[in-house]
Amino acid sequence: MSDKPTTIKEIAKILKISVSTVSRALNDHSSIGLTTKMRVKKLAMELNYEPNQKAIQFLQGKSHIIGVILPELSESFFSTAISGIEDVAYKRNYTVLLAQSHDDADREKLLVEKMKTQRVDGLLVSVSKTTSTYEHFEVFKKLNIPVVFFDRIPPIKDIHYVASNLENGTYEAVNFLLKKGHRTIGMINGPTTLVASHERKEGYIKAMISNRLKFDPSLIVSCDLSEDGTIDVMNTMLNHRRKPTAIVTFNDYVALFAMRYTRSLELEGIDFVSYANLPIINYMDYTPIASVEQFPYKQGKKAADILIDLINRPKNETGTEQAYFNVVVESELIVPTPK
Amino acid sequence: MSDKPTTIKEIAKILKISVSTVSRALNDHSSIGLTTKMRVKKLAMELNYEPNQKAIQFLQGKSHIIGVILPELSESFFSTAISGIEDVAYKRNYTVLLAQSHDDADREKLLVEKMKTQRVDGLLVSVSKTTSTYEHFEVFKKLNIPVVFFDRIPPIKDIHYVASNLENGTYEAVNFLLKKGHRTIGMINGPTTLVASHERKEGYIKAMISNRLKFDPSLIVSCDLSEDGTIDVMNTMLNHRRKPTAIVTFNDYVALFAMRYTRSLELEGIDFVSYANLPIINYMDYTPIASVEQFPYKQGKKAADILIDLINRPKNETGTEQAYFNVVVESELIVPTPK
DNA sequence: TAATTTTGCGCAAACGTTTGCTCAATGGTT
DNA sequence: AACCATTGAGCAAACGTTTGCGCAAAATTA
Repeated sequence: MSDKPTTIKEIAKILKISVSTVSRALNDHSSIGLTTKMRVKKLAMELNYEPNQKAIQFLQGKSHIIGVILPELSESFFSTAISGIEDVAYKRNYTVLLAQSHDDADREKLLVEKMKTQRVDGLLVSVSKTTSTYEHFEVFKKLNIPVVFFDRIPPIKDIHYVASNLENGTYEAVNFLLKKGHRTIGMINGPTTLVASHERKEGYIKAMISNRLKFDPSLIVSCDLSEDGTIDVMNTMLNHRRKPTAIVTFNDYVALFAMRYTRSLELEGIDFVSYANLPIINYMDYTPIASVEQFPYKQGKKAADILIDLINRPKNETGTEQAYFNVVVESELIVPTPK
Repeated sequence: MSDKPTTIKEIAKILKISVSTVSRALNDHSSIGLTTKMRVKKLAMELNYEPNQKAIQFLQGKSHIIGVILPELSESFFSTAISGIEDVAYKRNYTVLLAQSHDDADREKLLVEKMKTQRVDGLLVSVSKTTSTYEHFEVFKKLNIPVVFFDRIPPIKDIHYVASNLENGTYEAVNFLLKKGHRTIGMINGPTTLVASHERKEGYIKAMISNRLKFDPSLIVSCDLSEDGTIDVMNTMLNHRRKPTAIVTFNDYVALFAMRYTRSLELEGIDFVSYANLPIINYMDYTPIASVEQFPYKQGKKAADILIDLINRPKNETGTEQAYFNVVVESELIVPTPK
């Protein structure tokens, strides 16, 4: 039927009124009479009129699109986070342009370029593991396009970000194990370069101290998070003069490796606590007895909200100091209630 | 520094030439002299000129954005598929507007609306489980925006789609079990309403027949795919007069439930074959001995390629019959090589 | 040298919508 | 009767870019 979509012009012509009147009528402008409004709206309906967004975007310089760059959707943290982002975007009438860096810094850089040429209204980024320079984000500042980082945030100043703090959750985790009677608690931590490793360690220490226990640094070992690496550090743990009766692992994968290994040695009775990464964990035979939750959905939501706020904030008066949003989502220990 | 982005006009003014010359120079049009081209490009560089995509999109009526609506990113099938989609889009200079229906038909309908108002150049859809009407996709036909369905395709005529055929893979799976010496092979199938269930059954039957074995329909049971449902049908299986020595399950979750149940009964020696859904399966203690792979990445890739081809096909001459792409990606049995 | 082709560039329209300004007609107030 | 405020609607510019057409100057041919 209709080859080309209806335009405002056609409506104007049919009704023998001007385009501006039609435009105002459709937008419920106060200076248009009720009868005219009705006539316009009725015809618009009949002709299946849809405003040409491309024209509007062009005119107003807004796309109502936010770009999202993250490492890997197959990591459940991110696929959950994107749901939070998407839901907020949806509610606030934005749409989500998605791209994965696959933890490749070069690809990330290209994606940032693409987002720029698409002229997204704002950008949400969780940086790739291999990213070490951050100049490619500078352009956005010049273009006055806000960028909000989440979860994996770059170690630089003057950025907006939302991230989780694992100290709290880890504190609760260790505390929980202590309350359960454990006195020798091991921790399989990640590479010391990661902020996340540091936070875990701090939480651990804090818990020990607040329980008036001595902190034994040799009970915290770092690990490359591979299966072989996990087995190595498990051996270290198990041969420790104080063999741990409970272990906090860096993530669910490590927990799985470690638990499998202890079972293969027919060791029983070591309690594991991990960090929530894998949804599948609920379906498994052997699982950690508790998990530190990082609330990816909430993080995504928060980050998107901040970004859209930034997009819509009143034009920053020149001279005024820019304020940066730095939001920390606290982690929390979740102990499954046995059914 | 630069408050507003540089435009082609400014370049023209500075160089005292017309905007059309600048435009053509930047696009390497043949009718512009080399020296002029160089001058323009040099200045464009210096001024950090970026073409205003919104203007171009508006002018050409193309957004170079494809919409993708799928049920759940946290299902690994989809998060893998989107990678395929994204990679193709990336290569062919499109970007991906993403939205999840969360298997809610109403939400899906709204998302389709949104994609329409955003005027995507094309739409890729895997329909939600609860979707039962399909009129909301009709609008796109009128707007001449191509729609390609993938994996979960609606049971209607005259659509483009990419889907996998599980018959082949199932045939191979059953054949594999027969070659291993099994003679009584059970199948935990899904609801009979699903096309996928039908394909599995056909593959099963085909394998039996081609091995000159009698097909016993009572060895195929359908299941609601929940854990309780799985246990129910497992009981049926195990009490069958011919107790199966191998079982083909509808998906990895069902396989996990079933395997856990047999272990709880301290039954040994039943071989399981499943369909590849869960990446985590590789990390587990007890896994199916083989898997039917559905190649989500490939499916996503193919679907995106078809969509973009459709977007760029020459205008369909009126009167010419429309051709529909119906692509089937064959499934395949993967037997892990033990290390 | 005159006629013709090629080369290089400018003019202006077009895309669909919004919006500041203008202006006529109406109604109400002195 | 003269004046002012209000209401309702139109004119035209603007957003940045592409592109068909036209036209002059330069290069080629006869």
